Amino acid sequence: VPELPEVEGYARYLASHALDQKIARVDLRDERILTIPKRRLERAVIGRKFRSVRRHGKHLFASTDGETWLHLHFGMTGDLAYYIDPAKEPRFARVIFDFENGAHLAYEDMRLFGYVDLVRDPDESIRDLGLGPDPLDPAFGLRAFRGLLSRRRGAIKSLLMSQDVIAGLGNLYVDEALFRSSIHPRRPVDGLDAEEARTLFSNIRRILQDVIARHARGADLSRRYLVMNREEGERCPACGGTIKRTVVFGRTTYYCGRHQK
DNA sequence: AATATTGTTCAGCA
DNA sequence: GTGCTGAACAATAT
Repeated sequence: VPELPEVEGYARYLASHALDQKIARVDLRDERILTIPKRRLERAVIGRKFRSVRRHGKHLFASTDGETWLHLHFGMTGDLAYYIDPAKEPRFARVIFDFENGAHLAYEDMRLFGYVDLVRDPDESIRDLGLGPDPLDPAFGLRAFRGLLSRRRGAIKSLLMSQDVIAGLGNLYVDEALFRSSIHPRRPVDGLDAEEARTLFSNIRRILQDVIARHARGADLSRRYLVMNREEGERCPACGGTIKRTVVFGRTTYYCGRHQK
């Protein structure tokens, strides 16, 4: 599931493969993926080139040499593929940008929960979407994180999942951060002490950066990650306790019944 | 054939 | 009104 680290991977992938090549045509395979009319997408990209890439949370923006940015959200099953040989086309390609040089950039999304959009300006779009700060933004520090936690009362997992509070964490990495921080997903936010808030903040960053780095190397995640042990009854890779399963904020949640308090 | 998944929207409660 | 939780919904492979 594309959360912040995966979308960061897509952003780097697009930046290293698909920039500065003239787009000859747009091959739209399923209109349902568009938030805008087909004609507008074509007008915005045909004859132009992608120039730069930005990411905020789970959202990706690619500038064109025109007035607009391509805006991608990946839902649950979204991905990008750059290829020359048409046989490499992903099975669930929804939009394919055909470059003049014969290469292709496909946006694929089996379950269609993502979307392909156009915006005038990423910052304006981030505001319109109501997104909170990106946890890897260098300007986002412990102070700002503590500010997000203050005057809140719900379950910590619900808060971290809310994109309008902090943008980019999803079900898996929220569970991971709480696991690493020994915090139970249902703990009320106002019950966390200063030390726990600090630990949680640094673990969120550490986990996201580690996953990004491992993805970049094509490496697997550590077996010590909860993500690798998401099954009820499994042994906790940290303390040997038992992994429990429950539902928080409408999402399947795994945690260690022994060390997450 | 039930299940899993995300983000959005709505209903309900304190 | 605000903040929060839970349910329903979209789509589709397994």
